[in-house]
Amino acid sequence: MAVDAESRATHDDHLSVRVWLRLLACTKLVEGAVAGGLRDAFETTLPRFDFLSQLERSPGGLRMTEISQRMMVTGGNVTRIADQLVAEGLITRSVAPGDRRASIVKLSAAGRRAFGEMAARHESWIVTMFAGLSVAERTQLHALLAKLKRHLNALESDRPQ
Amino acid sequence: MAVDAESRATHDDHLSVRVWLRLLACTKLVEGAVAGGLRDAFETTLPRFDFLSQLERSPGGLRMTEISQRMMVTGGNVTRIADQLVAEGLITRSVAPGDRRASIVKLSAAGRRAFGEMAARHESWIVTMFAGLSVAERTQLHALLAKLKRHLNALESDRPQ
DNA sequence: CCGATGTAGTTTAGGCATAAACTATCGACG
DNA sequence: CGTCGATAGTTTATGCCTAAACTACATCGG
Repeated sequence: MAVDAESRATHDDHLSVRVWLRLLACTKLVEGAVAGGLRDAFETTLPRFDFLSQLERSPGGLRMTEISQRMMVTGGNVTRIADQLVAEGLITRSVAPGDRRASIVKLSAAGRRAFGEMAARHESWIVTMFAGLSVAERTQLHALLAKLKRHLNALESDRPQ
Repeated sequence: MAVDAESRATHDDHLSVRVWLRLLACTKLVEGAVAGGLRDAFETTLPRFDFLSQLERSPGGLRMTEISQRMMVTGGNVTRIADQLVAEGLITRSVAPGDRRASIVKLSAAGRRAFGEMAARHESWIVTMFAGLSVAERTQLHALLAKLKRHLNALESDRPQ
């Protein structure tokens, strides 16, 4: 039986708040399961996996700032994670041509191999966890979240400063 | 223009993975905005707010373990947060009658007052952020997430051990 | 009554997150 | 050119998170 915050929402709470609590609960459940899987199967963490995943999508490599935006975290983080991944030999770091402030990180061969294994397992976990919804329902959820996200990004960019 | 991980998902990624990335992106956007608001308006944090929120729903007080389950965090956390809230005078801690291992935490009068102000602002932020969806859409999203959550909890409890 | 087992809570070690201060470099403008 | 504001990245201080070890207490079977 569920005992988390979302389950305890009372009837008079506003609809938006109830949706938010449910959204948060689902995200935490999935995130926790993925983090556990990565730890048990690969002794790695979600941020490290996410970092490699961004690089996989950009074969030419990425700047630190680009990675931090895509991971939705602040800059200090990617520095630390990049340090670890360089030490583990999964990525390489080089000075950006034409801008000595910037560095370009890229997957190494070992990194590409390691990420490939992780990504396959990761996808299978996600598929299992979302198998409770039909394809039509997943499509519907995808569309609703798209609309929500557009609105959130609009609020963000409208904000003074 | 959006540059986060979810926006970069490529066409051949599995539908479930795309839904998951979008779910995660939306949650992070809302969570970040709420955390920022609590910091700017009340100099507090989301976990502290969440802790008080659980107590508000349970006027008789709660055990530490109950709170950690409802907050979906491990026990070590609630010890630390409870310490802070006791120091700030927002909650009280007492030994549970009939079980000297357990403690019961309860909102103080000051805590109830402080939480009331925060909760009102919190709800207004959430309402603004979910105003991009119509009532029908929010209801639909609520239902889809309910189904997803049921499935996730079922997976969790089926797991060996 | 007593020892084995389980439960409530705390402590510790380590990772990720932020904000803010800092270094180095770039680029534009007088 | 040289200065000055912006940008790329790192460092630091602080807080939340987990897992695992630990203390104290409860409970149950013999």
